[in-house]
Amino acid sequence: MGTSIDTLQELLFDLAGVLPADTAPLFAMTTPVSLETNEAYIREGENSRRLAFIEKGVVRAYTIKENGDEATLFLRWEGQFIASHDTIINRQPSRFIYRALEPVKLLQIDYDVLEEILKTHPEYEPIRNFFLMKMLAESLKMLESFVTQSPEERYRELLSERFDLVNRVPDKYIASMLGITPVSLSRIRKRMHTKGKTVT
Amino acid sequence: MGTSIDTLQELLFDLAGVLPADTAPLFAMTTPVSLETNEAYIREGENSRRLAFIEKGVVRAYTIKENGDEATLFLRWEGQFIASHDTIINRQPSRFIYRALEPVKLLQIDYDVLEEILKTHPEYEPIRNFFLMKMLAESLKMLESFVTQSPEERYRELLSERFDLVNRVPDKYIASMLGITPVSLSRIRKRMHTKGKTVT
DNA sequence: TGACGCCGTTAACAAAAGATAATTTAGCCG
DNA sequence: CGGCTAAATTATCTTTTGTTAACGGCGTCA
Repeated sequence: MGTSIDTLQELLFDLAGVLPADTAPLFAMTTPVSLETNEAYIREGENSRRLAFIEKGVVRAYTIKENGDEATLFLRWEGQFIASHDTIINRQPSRFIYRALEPVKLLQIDYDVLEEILKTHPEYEPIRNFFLMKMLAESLKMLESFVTQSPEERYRELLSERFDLVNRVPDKYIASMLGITPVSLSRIRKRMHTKGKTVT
Repeated sequence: MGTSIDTLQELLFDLAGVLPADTAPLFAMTTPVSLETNEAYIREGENSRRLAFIEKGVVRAYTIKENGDEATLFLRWEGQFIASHDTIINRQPSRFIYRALEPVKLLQIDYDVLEEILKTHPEYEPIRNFFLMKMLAESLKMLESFVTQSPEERYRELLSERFDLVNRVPDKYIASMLGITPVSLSRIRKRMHTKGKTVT
C-alpha cells in the first residue's frame, strides 16, 4: 500500500523540491478510493469537485448524447489524473460520467480542500500546475489528432502508442473515443489486416 | 491605450482580489505587441515560451501535415490567451505556427519571466490557473464536439455561438478547424440553405 | 483596365462512415 | 459444460466526406 502516495511524493519532489516529510498537510487530506468494475466514480448531475490520481485501473469519461447514445471523451489510466472538469472549471453539474472499466484504485482529494491547502502552502502550487498542464497537453494532443488525422490514422497511432490500453478496453469505447462507430472501427481493423500490416 | 492592461487588472482583481495598484511588478514585465495581417507570431521550430493576451484581432494556430496541407488547431480572438503549448508544456520546439488573420494587438509575457514573478508574488498564482483552466476548458469543449457531433452539427454550433468569428475568418480555416475540407464545408452550407434553415 | 491569384462553389467519382440488422464470437455465470 | 448476454464482425444500403478538377467571383496590382 501507499504506492500512489509514494509516486505523488516523488512527483512533488521532482517538481517543487518538496521533501516527502513536508507533504504531510497535503496527504492528510487525501482519501484512497476503490472502485469495482463498472462502478461510477462521478455521476451525471453531480456537483462534487473531486480530483484523483489513478493508482491502478482504467476510468472512462463519457456523456449521454441527445439520441441516448454514449460518447467517450477520454480514457485515463494509472499514473494519470482524472477530474470532474464541469464542476471544477465551470462550476456546473457534471454532464459527464466517470466510470471504472476495471477494478480501480484512486487517491482522491476535493479540489476546494486542495485550494485551501494551497493558501497556506503555496509551495505545493507546482502540483496544481502540473496536473492542469498534463490534462491540457493530453487534450490538445487529442484535438490535434482530430484535425490532422483520419479515423484510421488515429487508431493506428493509438495502437502504436497505447497498445496495452487498446487490449484492455472494449473496442466500442475505443471507437467512441476516436469519434466513430464500433462498426466503422471493425472495418478499419479489417482493412488493416488485409492491406498494410505496418503499425505506423 | 492600456485596454489590455485594464482588462487583465479587472480579471486579477476578480480572481485574486489583487488591487490594480499592486500589479505593477507583473505588468512591468509585459510587452505590447502588434501584428500585421498574415504576420506570424510564433513560427515552426521556435523555442520561445511566449504567452499573450489578445486585445484585438484573431490568431490562428496551425500545423503543417506530412502531405504539406495545413491543419488549423484553433482560432483565438480578443479576450482570450494564446500560448505556445509545445514550448511551454512540453519544452519542445513548436510544431505549430501562430499567425494573425487580422491586425492583432497583444499583451505579451514570457512564461519563464512569469514563473520568476510568481516565486516572489504567489498572490498572482490565480492568474496562471485561470489561464490554464480557460485553455483546458476550451480544448475539452472542442474535444467533446468531436466525439459527440457530426461536422455539420459542429458547424451549426459554431455559427450559433460565434457567428461574428465565422464571418471574420475565411471559410477554409473554419473547415480545417472542424476537421473537414473546404469542399465539404461548402456542401454543408448548401445543405443548410436548401433544407432546415434553423441555426440550432 | 487587364492579368493574376486566391477563394468559394460545383461537379463527378471514389472512399469512408453511418444506420440497421443478422450472424458469429467470446466472456460469464450458474 | 451449457446457456445467456454483450461485443465484435459482417452484410446491405444510404449518406457523407475526400479527391481532383473546373468555373466564377473578387480583389490586388502592375
